[in-house]
Amino acid sequence: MSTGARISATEAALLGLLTRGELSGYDLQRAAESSGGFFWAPTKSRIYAVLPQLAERGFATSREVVQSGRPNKHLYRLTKAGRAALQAWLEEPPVFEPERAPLLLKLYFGELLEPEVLIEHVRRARAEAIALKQRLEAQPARAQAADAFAELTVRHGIEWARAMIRWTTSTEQELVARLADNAA
Amino acid sequence: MSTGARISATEAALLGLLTRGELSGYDLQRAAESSGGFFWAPTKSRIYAVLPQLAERGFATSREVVQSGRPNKHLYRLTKAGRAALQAWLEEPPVFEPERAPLLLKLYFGELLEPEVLIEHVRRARAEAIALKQRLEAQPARAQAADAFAELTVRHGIEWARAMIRWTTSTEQELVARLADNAA
DNA sequence: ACCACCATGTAACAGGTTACATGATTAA
DNA sequence: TTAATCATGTAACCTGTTACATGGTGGT
Repeated sequence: MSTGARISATEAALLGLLTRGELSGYDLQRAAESSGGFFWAPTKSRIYAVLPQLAERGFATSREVVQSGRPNKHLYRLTKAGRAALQAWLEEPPVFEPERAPLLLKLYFGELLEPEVLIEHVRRARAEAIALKQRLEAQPARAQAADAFAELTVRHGIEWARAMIRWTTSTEQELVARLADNAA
Repeated sequence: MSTGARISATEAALLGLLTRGELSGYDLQRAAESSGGFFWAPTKSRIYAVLPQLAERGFATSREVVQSGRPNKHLYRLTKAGRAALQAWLEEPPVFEPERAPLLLKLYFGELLEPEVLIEHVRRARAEAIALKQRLEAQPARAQAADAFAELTVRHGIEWARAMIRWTTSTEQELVARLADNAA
């Protein structure tokens, strides 16, 4: 009867993936990378650190699978307590926070920087946003058929990329215009 | 002649603010909160932890101002080495990373959640995005006149909020439609 | 012959939050 | 008299990254 044990987002992500079956740390890392990788990607070492803690707290059970020629595998399975903790996390209203990107900080202190360097930063961001958008738009069928919710997160990525492209485009123009003005 | 001492984004933000003059930890916190607060906001305790480190590393000097009736003030001033470290940080190409919002994780595991709860999460995010957009749009004159670079970061916030509004709107519609389908 | 995949982890460090602790001044 | 402002910090904790360490299997 553990009433209210809070879990972190990373823990929730792992427990969430465990609803799909018994998985090892290795499996979990790959699952996180491939499926939701673009919006949540815990590192290997974090995963291996967190899993035993989840087991200790009763949110998952682990069993060791003996193997030959490679380290034994630890398979984790979600418990009822784990499922409840996950549920509680999912129901918590998520915190809303605007972005904190280093690029914004550099731009904010733009007067300390040579305009060309700043423009280069913005151009780079724009190029990466375009690449991201194309990558996300290039995988429609799989996500749509298999999992409608995953598709919604992909759309978020696309909208985000679109916003970045718009903003970087107009920002670049403004900076270039300013540069020309100063030269004149 | 410290050639290449790397600094973190928070350190860069503080050094950047120090280019405007001699400031105390208290001043810096308020400056961070008010001016760039929506895209970078270190906590008080972090600031007070970082400042002495900056002084130790030679990036700032500090002098104590004796006061009566309240703790003595420590005023920090940027050094040449600090200015150089800041410059190096500003010139580093910033890392590009798509957002990692807890909302996306909750949505990704949407099938584990009652649709109404999920819809409520999305609605809430939408409301907050609308509020943010209005807040940012409501301060045109000050930013534009005083600091064109600050204005560009504000525009980023507006574009971001706009993207969030679009995405939450369509997502909400989709979830509601799905809910209706299941009921039928 | 070489590389990717499977499979685990540890150690050191970096970055950041929350709560605690103190206390005078000044304006409403 | 109540709250905000000024002004500092410590302690405990949580989260996360990077680098190190090992080594067989299976495909090209």
